Amino acid sequence: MGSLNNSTTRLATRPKGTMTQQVHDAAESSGEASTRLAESSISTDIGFLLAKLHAAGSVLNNAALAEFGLKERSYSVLALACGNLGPTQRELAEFLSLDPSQIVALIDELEQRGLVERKPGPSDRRQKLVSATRAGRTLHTAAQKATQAAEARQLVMLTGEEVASLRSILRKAVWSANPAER
Amino acid sequence: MGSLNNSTTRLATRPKGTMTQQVHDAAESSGEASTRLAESSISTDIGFLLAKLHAAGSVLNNAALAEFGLKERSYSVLALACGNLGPTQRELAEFLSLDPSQIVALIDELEQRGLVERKPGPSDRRQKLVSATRAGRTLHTAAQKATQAAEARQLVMLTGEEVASLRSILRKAVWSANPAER
DNA sequence: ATAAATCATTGACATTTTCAAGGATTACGT
DNA sequence: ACGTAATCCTTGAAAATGTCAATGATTTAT
Repeated sequence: MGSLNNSTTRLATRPKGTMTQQVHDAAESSGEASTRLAESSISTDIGFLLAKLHAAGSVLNNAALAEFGLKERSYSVLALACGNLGPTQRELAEFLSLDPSQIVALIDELEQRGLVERKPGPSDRRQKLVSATRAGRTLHTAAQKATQAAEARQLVMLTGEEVASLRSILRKAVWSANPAER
Repeated sequence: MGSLNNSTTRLATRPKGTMTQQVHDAAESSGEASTRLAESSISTDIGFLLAKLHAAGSVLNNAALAEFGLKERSYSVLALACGNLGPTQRELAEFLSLDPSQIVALIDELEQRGLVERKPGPSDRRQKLVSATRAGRTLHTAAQKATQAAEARQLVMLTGEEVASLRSILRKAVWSANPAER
């Protein structure tokens, strides 16, 4: 199973190399110095592997999104606002597994930047539908390219088939996830 | 790409609807109410899928570990201390992508519970090697069973082949090392 | 021998998570 | 229709985590 978090992680603590070296360090999958410990039993735990790959990916994604003034969270919200599904804030919270109050903060920021807007729900005035403005859509497509490039860079060592397989298995696992809480 | 965290996350919080509604909720699982948003572009991002599966797994793992007084973090450290590789605290920090100071806290706790012990490095007295006590090993094997069961439960909808494939691809992506089973 | 680097540790600080409560609105039971 | 309960968004405060810089002890490099 997994542990690591630090999405916006380290990757800078020590003496440091050049810019490109930093990126490479982050990309080389956190083996950093202790590939030694890879023999441990947890190294085969899917949860652990998920955590590690996720953490490494977050670093790359956040780096790629920085130039747009976005982070993973705000990017995700923006992306969801760009689909034309008119998500409510609660739906965003559920979908992203975030507390509703966190969504408020994220949208406040995006809205102030003129990237998304809140509209009262047509059938229920308590809820607010979040949709992207034109500026938001423009930024999103640019940011999307950046994250897709980051993803590709992170997975260079995998074959196209492996990537496709990974995506498909993950989708299957995610969308039928968790059994019944009880 | 991904966003979500909230390892110890939500997942049952709200008051709930009618009986029939509950059943439906439970059946449509992870998507809680917003499987709707699954059509968004980010739903195919590997980073996003990793984040979501990881988050869901963390909830299950932490729940499974609670009865042993462990969380993902402490379990990971304990597991690494159980392998006989005598990891130093710095190695643990690098391997788990955690700040060294966080490792200190984790080990302090495990040591106070008599599950691990610190020994000065044989060749370098600055470092401390962390190894599990017999009590630690006993607890670890019990906890390991629990997490493996949780993992299995999370992935029931995958075939054995898919799980094997997932594990192997993840390992390759993480260490670009060879799958090698187990 | 001195200086620079590394390790574990501490403590301060910032960010994130997690909760509980509130106003507005809608759904429900009777 | 009326009142109660539930839901949605929002706020703010408390708890947990993440980030960093500084320190003493030790080792490495010059």
